[in-house]
Amino acid sequence: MRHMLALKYIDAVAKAGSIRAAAEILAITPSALNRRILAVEEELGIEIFERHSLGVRLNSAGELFIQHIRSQMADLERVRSRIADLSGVRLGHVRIATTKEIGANLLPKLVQDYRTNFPGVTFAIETFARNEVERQLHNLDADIAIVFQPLRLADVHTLIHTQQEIHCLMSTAHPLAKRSALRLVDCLEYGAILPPRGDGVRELIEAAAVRKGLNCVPAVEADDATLVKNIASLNGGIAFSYAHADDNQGNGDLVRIPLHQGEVEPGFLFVGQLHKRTLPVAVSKFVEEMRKAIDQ
Amino acid sequence: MRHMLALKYIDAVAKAGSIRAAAEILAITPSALNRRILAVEEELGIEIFERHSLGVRLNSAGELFIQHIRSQMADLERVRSRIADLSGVRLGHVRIATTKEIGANLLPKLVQDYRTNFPGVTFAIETFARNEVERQLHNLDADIAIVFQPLRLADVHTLIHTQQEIHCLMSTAHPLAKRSALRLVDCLEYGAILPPRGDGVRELIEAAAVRKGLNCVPAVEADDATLVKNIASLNGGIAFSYAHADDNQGNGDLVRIPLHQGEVEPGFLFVGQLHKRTLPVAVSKFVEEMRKAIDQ
DNA sequence: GCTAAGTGTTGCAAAAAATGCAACACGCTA
DNA sequence: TAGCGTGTTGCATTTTTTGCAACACTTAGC
Repeated sequence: MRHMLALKYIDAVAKAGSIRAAAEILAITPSALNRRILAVEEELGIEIFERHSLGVRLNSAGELFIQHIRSQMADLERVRSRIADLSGVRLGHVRIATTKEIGANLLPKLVQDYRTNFPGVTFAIETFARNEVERQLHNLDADIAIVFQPLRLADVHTLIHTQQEIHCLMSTAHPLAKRSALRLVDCLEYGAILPPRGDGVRELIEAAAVRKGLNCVPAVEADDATLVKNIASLNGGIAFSYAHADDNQGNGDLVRIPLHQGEVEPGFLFVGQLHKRTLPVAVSKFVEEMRKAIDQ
Repeated sequence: MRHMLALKYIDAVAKAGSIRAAAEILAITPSALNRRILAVEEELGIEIFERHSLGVRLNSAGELFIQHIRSQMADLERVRSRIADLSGVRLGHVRIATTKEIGANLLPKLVQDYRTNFPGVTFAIETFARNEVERQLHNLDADIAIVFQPLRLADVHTLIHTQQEIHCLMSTAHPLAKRSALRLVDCLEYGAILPPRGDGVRELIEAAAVRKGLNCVPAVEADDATLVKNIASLNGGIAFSYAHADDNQGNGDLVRIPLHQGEVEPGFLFVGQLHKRTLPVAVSKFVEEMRKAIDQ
């Protein structure tokens, strides 16, 4: 490491106890080595070696300075080792910009699974209104964006584009709980628990209801995922969520049933990055794992 | 600090978020600055900055490296501050080679007094046989040597050369305790507490006894200073010590009385250093303080 | 006391590294 | 599309580092 050459030289002289002996080891001339030491002593404004006929010896200032040198060398090795880890997958930081619904329903499980395998990787997940998400990429404040509508900005490159079916979530005691697939008309009849207008799931359900001529009035309108699940498990109605949403909340009172094919159009999940940017290893790996999980 | 220039450059770029802006601040060309960054990145084997049209930004590796840089810069400032303290008296280390008797009897009080004023100064006191003490100077393992015989080696320079009278130490209840000065014959009659043969004080007492035709047989022969004092305070006899020996042991049962002028020849204390060696500031100051204490 | 061998240090020339100048490449905005 | 801001590169110049040869000092042996 050229930038630490002077420090490396001083360490070698301290160890050898002689400028000439150290110069042999370092394969440079004693003259050059002596000058480097004199230069650092001049920078520090004090001598760090006592000169004797049989060699040199660190003085008190030199003892302090050598500690600093060795500490810096050790710290640099540690940093280099951690930097090498970044080139692998063991260490890293993943910054995600997404919408509230995805943040609440889809990401927790994915992130948890990933961190089980790579505990050295940290995540920052920030939620925004849909039209703000891509701007985070542009501003370099996020590594990837995850949304339900197609990515629009010209400098955003799509990494993942996949369907997301809508599933029903209800109490095991619900009359429809034993069916293998449901119809939207039945769900609305027994009372639907829907997220607020503007939510992707709400839009898909409403579009299907219009298409089928059904009156889509929610029995309960709730945003918070935990609240939604608690209401459903108390047999308060049928909630809707994405096929890959997190349902590992230790909630054994809930059952998940798909709608019949074609009942509700699926949503599309998009994952994107800033065009031409090379993603850190950990981010790339996370995207890869996300794709696998979603493809199952 | 030239030897940390590359690190200083990287810190400036990270702060400015732009190579050109940082070059302005550093008063060098963007070209030179860019090359220094590229050089360090090559040394590390990984990029530490992401390049964008609006400037640069640290990547994960860069975040790790900048922490290292800032930590080392802070540490260097700390070390420089401590080095500056060495040029004053506040900080330092004093290495003393001496004999056992001086180590036990003379130095504790001197060192304690000095450290009361300069608590940042540390001491290493090592005791040797008389003929080994000066070799420690020669080997650079001690800053000063303190002995009772003249310094002999050609490369040892005498710093202090002073007489050390012998005083008597006894219980306040001793029959001779009220006298202002004592005679050796009386001391021997009441029982003398002497150190082992070979000790400087023992030799001076025995020489005087021979000169006066007195039979010098110790009532008690003891080496340990604390033991000697305890025996004396229990009225077990009269002990002898140097005028400047440490008697601040909270021992109010003891009184110190000088011998009559000429009763016992005084000892001579010598303090020396290696010829032509510049002593660290703290060592010089300690010698100065020692001289003052002894001259009183 | 002198010589040889070992040490650190210095004058000066040569080599290497750092820097500046000018231009290029790229992205963004009006 | 042109202009502006950014980072980067070829090449010349400057600065720093290094090597060569000699000097200065100390120590040990004769």
